[in-house]
Amino acid sequence: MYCGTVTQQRTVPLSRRPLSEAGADSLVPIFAAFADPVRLRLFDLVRRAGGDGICSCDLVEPLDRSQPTISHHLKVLREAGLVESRKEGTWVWYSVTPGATDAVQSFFTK
Amino acid sequence: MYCGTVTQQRTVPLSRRPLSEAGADSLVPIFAAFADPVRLRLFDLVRRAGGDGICSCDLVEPLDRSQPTISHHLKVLREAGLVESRKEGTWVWYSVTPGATDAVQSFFTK
DNA sequence: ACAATACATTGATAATGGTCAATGTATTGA
DNA sequence: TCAATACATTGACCATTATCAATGTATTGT
Repeated sequence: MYCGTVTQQRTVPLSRRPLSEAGADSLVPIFAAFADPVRLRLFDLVRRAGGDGICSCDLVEPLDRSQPTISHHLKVLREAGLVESRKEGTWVWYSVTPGATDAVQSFFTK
Repeated sequence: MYCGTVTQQRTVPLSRRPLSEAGADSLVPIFAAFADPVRLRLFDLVRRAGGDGICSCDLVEPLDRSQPTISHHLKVLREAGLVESRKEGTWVWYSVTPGATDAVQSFFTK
């Protein structure tokens, strides 16, 4: 299936200018957030939960880590801008930040 | 522009089963390799060089790091399967491993 | 007010990682 | 053979990080 107009370019076009130091520095926290198996699976679980999100209390058991450890990893994901948290009574609901991975994805496709 | 047949699904369909521990462990080295500004820019420089690759000697100056440091980072990228090296006389040419980032990209789109 | 629950923070420990000087190993050219 | 170049490896140092026990802070239900 073909649906665009193409003149002449590489399959994966690269942007003209090399990745700057600042550009790299902005991507590193996101890659670093994903560079841990617990956080990778945490993000996956949150992503699967969809719009309403998932309660923090349901993330401890499936990952077989202590509550403080999960709390720490969720903080890293939050500070990297990958997930958002919403407090509801005693519980905290986590959901994926919309467009959170756009920057990383465009690093691979631009 | 619209060019596919869609019945009913999310914009970005998720695979059915949660990310396993093994699945996460296989992705972590790749994310970890990108979780450093020097390696990110190294990979970008190698990627821009195209098919023939780029000589290691041309990677030290633009990144403002010592030769051993660059050598170390190239090793990390190599062991993560992101770049390949080809020796030619005194020089070593680095190029991007074909399909190197497929696994990471599908983590975001599946 | 009190006990129980959910979550965050602190402090400590062990492991990992980025960096460079020094050194080692090929390879090239004279 | 010798000097120069390109690259890798070693060893050391310092910073960061993953983990958990203990503790702190809200919130809920009784």
